[in-house]
Amino acid sequence: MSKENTELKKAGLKATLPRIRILEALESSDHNRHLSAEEIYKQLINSGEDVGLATIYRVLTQFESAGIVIRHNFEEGHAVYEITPDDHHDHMVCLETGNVIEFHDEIIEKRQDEIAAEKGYQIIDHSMVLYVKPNK
Amino acid sequence: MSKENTELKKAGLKATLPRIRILEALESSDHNRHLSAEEIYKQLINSGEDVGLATIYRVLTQFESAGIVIRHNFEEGHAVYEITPDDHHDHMVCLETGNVIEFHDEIIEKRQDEIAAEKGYQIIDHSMVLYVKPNK
DNA sequence: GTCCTTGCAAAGCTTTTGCATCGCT
DNA sequence: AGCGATGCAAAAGCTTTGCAAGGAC
Repeated sequence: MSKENTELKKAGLKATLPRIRILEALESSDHNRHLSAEEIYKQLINSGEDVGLATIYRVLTQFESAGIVIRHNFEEGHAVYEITPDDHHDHMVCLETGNVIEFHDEIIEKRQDEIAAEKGYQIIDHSMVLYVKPNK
Repeated sequence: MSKENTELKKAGLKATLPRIRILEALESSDHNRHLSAEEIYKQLINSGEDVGLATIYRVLTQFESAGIVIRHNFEEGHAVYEITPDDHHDHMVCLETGNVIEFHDEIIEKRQDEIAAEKGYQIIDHSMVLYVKPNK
């Protein structure tokens, strides 16, 4: 039984072909880890799969509920998805090279919790992106 | 000459009625300073203004280019706009009520600079949004 | 066999655009 | 008067949904 198959079962989802293919597409894109529904769709069609765009959206929504993927709403006009990383991290984007540096900082994480608590809230999720340039 | 009128001229925009009304709507919403195009539209219609939704969108886009407003893409399915604040702050969005709470924290700001510096970068801009729920 | 899943098409929503008219300067 | 701005309606782009057919267990 494949790795994808197991992952789906674990999430309580039937291991159907479209789901396996979508999971594979997301896992194999090591370099550009953030894919849109449209990108996944085109990739599968080009691979000869017979799949509908609606299915991609439905499956991605299920994956998100199951915690398999994370959905990002960058300012691009469409959502992108990435396999949920094992370790939480935030992103630093270099405005000159486009490089994405991942980082994790406990001081900030802790402070965020404190700030939310001060206002009477608890954090469900957060997004933090630093836009940077190299030091000369 | 009104304050809004001056602000528009300074941005190189003709001081038309719709623009003035939109600016007023944004400035007068002290409490919930983050308005969507639709909210501004309804507000103006209810005030008896004869305005089109398309105009709201066009004007907001112009305002953003002129630096008069900042556009935020929170995870709500629509963009919200706020008058460009004099002082920097970040946002906390309540997932239950849609409320937006502003906050500013020096510890986090300082830490962000340090993290960027550690990697050999300097921060040009950043976005941080905490998605929260009320504590029971 | 049963129930979940899929593909297709149509609908929904937010946002943008074409165009004739209107209004600021 | 001139030219940008507006309102309306239609279109565009992303995403969701209804439904009948197909597939997993």
